[in-house]
Amino acid sequence: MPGGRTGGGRGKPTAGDVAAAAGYSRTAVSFAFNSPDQLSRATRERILAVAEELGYRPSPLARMLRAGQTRALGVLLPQGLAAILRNPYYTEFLRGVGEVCDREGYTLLLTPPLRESMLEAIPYAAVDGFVVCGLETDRGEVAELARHQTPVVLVDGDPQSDAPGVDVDDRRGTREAVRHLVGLGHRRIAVLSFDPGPDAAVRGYRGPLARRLAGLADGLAEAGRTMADVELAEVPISRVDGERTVRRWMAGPEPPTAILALSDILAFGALEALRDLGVDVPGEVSVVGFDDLAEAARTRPALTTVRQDTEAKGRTAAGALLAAIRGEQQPVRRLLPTRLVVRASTAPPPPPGRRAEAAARNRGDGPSDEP
Amino acid sequence: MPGGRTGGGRGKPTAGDVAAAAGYSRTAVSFAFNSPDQLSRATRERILAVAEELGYRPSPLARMLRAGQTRALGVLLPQGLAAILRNPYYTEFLRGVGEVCDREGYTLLLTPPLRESMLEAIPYAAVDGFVVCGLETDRGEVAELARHQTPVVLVDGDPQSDAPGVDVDDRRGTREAVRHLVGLGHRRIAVLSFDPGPDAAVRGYRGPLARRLAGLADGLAEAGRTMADVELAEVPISRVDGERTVRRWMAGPEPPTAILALSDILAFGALEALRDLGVDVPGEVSVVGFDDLAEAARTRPALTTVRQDTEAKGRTAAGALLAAIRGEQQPVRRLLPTRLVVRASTAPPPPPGRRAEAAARNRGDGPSDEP
DNA sequence: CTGAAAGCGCTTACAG
DNA sequence: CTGAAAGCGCTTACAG
Repeated sequence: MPGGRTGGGRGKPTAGDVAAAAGYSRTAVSFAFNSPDQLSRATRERILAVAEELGYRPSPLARMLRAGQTRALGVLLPQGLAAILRNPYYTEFLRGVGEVCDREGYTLLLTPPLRESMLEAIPYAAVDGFVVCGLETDRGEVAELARHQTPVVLVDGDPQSDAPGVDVDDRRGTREAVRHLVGLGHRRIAVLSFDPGPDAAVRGYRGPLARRLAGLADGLAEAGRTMADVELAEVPISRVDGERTVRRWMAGPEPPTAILALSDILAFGALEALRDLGVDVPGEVSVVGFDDLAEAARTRPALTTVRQDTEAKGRTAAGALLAAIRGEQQPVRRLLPTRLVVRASTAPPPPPGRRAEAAARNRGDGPSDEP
Repeated sequence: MPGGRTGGGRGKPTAGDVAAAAGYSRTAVSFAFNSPDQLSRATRERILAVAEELGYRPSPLARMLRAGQTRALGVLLPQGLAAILRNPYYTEFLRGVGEVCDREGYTLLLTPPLRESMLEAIPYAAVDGFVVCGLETDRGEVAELARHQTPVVLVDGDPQSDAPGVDVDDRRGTREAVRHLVGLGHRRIAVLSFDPGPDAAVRGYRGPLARRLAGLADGLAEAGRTMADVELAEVPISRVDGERTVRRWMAGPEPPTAILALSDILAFGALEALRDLGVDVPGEVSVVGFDDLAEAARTRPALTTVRQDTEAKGRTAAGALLAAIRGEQQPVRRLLPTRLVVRASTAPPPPPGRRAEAAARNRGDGPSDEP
């Protein structure tokens, strides 16, 4: 490192350096910054001038250690930062958290997993508490988390956990979506589901996915059907994966008349595939999403989807965390509502004749977006 | 606060508490966590067990203070968190920063202004350095920033600053956009510009806006025209503001045949207004944006726009910051390229006859999106 | 109005 | 393999 870090010269100046240079004690330096009225004006100004000249700033770290608080809220994320910031769901969620931070004067620390583990990242985060997103692993982890004395609020977690948390009624929302489709007369429904966590095989589905799948089963049961009656694909949550899967379905022998996507992003991909294929939505195929991201109202046709107020979820979680930090203990589990928003992407299935015709036409490949 | 914080019992346990409970020194406790091979297996396991039982975790703050680093990158933002996270430009930018954080194992601290001031927020952020976004105020602030010993990289700043920074060639990009429009034959061009900072009146335009405006002037000059020949509106960067302004223009006596938006978000609003009004794009009116946000490729018609690689900007800024933190001093100013991406929203203006016709028709009001 | 001292919680040479 | 001691940089009673 160039310039070394010898005794009095290089390196960040400390309160001691300023005190020495100005001819006062470190106490005085501290007062100049924190309790101006403890000092004579002349003294304070002299100190501040010297501090300015030396480029001195009280170390935030030392201050925080002393104060016992950071005025930062942490968000423990289930994926890398780049992936999170590519996902509009998280952008909306973080916006809700951000509103609370803005109002309360907190900063926001985004903490991705360390060595694949969300929990390992904790010791590297200087925050007053964590909003923990989508921790879908063993309950043991949650319990461990709760025991460490840092306040936490769980979001999109496991329903059976006892830690304070915020979730939405995924199950009810999905059930309503299925009802809507069944009510319109659809019988060939395909479900665009998303990848469960890595250990789903061992532990079964968890969190929101488990609840959405339960809602799907509920809705089918009401119509006297089962999961065996629907085609279901599990793909990563991305536009292209939604698109690709729908293309495959539409090229198959018996394409669906309705597509239920368990995430709007997947639904956007579906819409794109159908448009490229020249399939009329909702005339030939209906599409339903989940989340009601901002874009859902702007697609053509506008997307019918299950609305959850993601921003409110973030706001609620951050609010609960702040309450916990302040010791206004209220370790509640909140369940925010969902509701089906019917827009323009759903309609009754086409009559059988027209359907066969369309299927034949759809053997070809649509053009891709860019030249 | 419930439960008080008496001597040995309540409150977060420290290494001392664990040492006492386990019957070892604090050194041993520290070794158990940081240098496992310094301890006999039995000792280490005993200590870890006690720590687990007490819910002890080494304090991140104390560790950071000791280590002299936080392994966190700060982003100093010009607006509140909620506003930032509503702006896709920042989402893309932060994604670039996030990629570097992911790769290097850093966390990301989002720091909004404190009491209206970006600089005031600095002492409350425990980070190893800052990416400073859109600091458009007095150069004095930048100089002050640079003097404090924290590494910084300026983004979207003032061109004349001497601090290390990353910017894009806004001027050239805008010039090309104007050229494109003029080349197509447009003479009635309206410019959707955005709000300058609060003190623009005193200090003149700064940063990217100044450069884009300069590029606009360049382009017009090439065609033998001046700023006086274009209609220009300054509005906040939001869809609705873009929409509203374009509606007003289209209802006027001589609506433009081309709209140049200095930000894609404004262009999206413009496109919405025109669709609602039943105005054909690009048949009747051409639209050009700036930024090339992801959505620009997905609008109908797809947006012609000046591309800047915002994600790369974030990546470059974070990379430069990291280099500065590591003392690989390279206080360079980088200028990333821009380039016009011609898509489907631009075409020659309609012949005069058709234009008058359209203008008459556009007196009415289009329907709004939601019922 | 100002200074010496303790302590926030940790880590790491250093000596045993 | 383990302990006593110093120090990261700050703030705040406490005494003058």
